[in-house]
Amino acid sequence: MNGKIFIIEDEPSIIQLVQHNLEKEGFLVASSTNGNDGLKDLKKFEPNLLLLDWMLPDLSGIDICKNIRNNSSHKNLPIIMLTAKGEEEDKIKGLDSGVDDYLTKPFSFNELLARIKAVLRRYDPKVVSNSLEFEDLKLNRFEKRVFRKNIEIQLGPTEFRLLEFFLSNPKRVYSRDQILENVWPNNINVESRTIDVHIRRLRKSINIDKTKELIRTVRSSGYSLI
Amino acid sequence: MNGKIFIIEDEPSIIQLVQHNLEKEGFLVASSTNGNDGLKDLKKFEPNLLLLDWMLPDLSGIDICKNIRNNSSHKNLPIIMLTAKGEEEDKIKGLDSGVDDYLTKPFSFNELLARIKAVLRRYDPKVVSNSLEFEDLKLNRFEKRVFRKNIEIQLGPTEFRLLEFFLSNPKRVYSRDQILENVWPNNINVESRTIDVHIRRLRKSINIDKTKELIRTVRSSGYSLI
DNA sequence: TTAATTTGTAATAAATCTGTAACAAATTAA
DNA sequence: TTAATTTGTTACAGATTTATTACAAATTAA
Repeated sequence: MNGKIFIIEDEPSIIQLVQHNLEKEGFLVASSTNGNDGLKDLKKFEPNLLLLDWMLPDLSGIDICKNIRNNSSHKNLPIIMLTAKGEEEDKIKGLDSGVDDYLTKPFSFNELLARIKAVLRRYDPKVVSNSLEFEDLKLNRFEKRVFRKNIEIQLGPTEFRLLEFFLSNPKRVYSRDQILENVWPNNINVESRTIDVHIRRLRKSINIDKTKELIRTVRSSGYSLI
Repeated sequence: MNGKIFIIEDEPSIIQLVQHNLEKEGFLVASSTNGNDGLKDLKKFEPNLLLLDWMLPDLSGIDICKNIRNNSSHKNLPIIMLTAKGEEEDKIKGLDSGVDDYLTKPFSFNELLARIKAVLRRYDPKVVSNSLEFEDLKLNRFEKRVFRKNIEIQLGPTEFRLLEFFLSNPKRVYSRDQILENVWPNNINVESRTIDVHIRRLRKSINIDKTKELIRTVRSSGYSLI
């Protein structure tokens, strides 16, 4: 796990507990004890998910939620709402709150973790798993290492991102345009033929001693991980 | 899913949210925030479905709807109307509006997706599913693979598109003109006899070891998938 | 700074696909 | 039956797409 989670919650004891356990799980965690600061810090932190308390000293959870959905650059940020029992559960359950899931206090950490993973899996599958595997190929995001048959392979940064992208959806064919969009930084223009060269480099690196070819060329369509 | 969806909606936040999620589902999405631009861009984009806001700054959704149904070359474009609560729901429900379905804001993305799929399944089934099957033949769009009796078959790009087209409507006979129009890129002119050659090539590829012929010749009419 | 690595592009080679023409075979009409 | 029409089959040249290589510019590390 290598996602970033932001917590807005006014009870320090809850923050402590949750933060500590999430960090043990490999998440990067930041938090705020009130809504206004939270909204500010959120933007800097760029989390993959927000844990949001329903009752805060300044803004209500629902206000923050609306604010995020409407104004900020985090329109699609997954949000899990934390509520005390009886706190208008029904309203939150409603589809219109813009919340992805909610949890009633007191909750167990494992319960929370399960919800977090479920939501992230839906939104942002790559965040949930730190290690991507396909056949005898292994890629570790944390450590930025790649192995084939347990033998470590050295890749350049672009080759690494390219392989990471293919591993996020093995077997699916991607056009050069799709590859460009997902692997290269935004607003950068490179010749579409350049991809061929990077594919060649990646192939050369991952096909060690007589292992089979893992990248398939699909003429007039693109490439896929077998 | 690989259809194209066009959105005409004046609230950028809704466009963002919907577009992002639809793209994650595999749709190609374009949008416009007003009616007049929308009508123009629509023609270039050639979508498989239109999401249309009921209240727009310039034209009303109903105007756009009428315009599409009467004047344009997209007479049969499926349309899903988005309305705010209370916005003359009854009028929209009426059959005469020319809308295929409608959704009241606020709505959840999953609800929207379900409606989209339902409408597309009705209109344009091939857009909705990645995998087309007929008897012992299987074609996967994402992976660009074809199997007969679970044995993979290699096809050239044109043969693949040709088979994809036949699979979208098995048993239906298509004339050479129809095949040309649907399988070849627009504005390309090829001899109609060329199709015979491609049919021959496709037949050769998919009829592996004594499996039965799957492409039927209908003399003076065209071809069909049995 | 210098050295090493990485990156994008262009050029050329190799592989594969495409459209057409020509003739054969099958079917229909006269 | 023969002639006319339609489809099947083949081969091939040209077109398109991808692979590979080399190199200079850019970036990063030492």
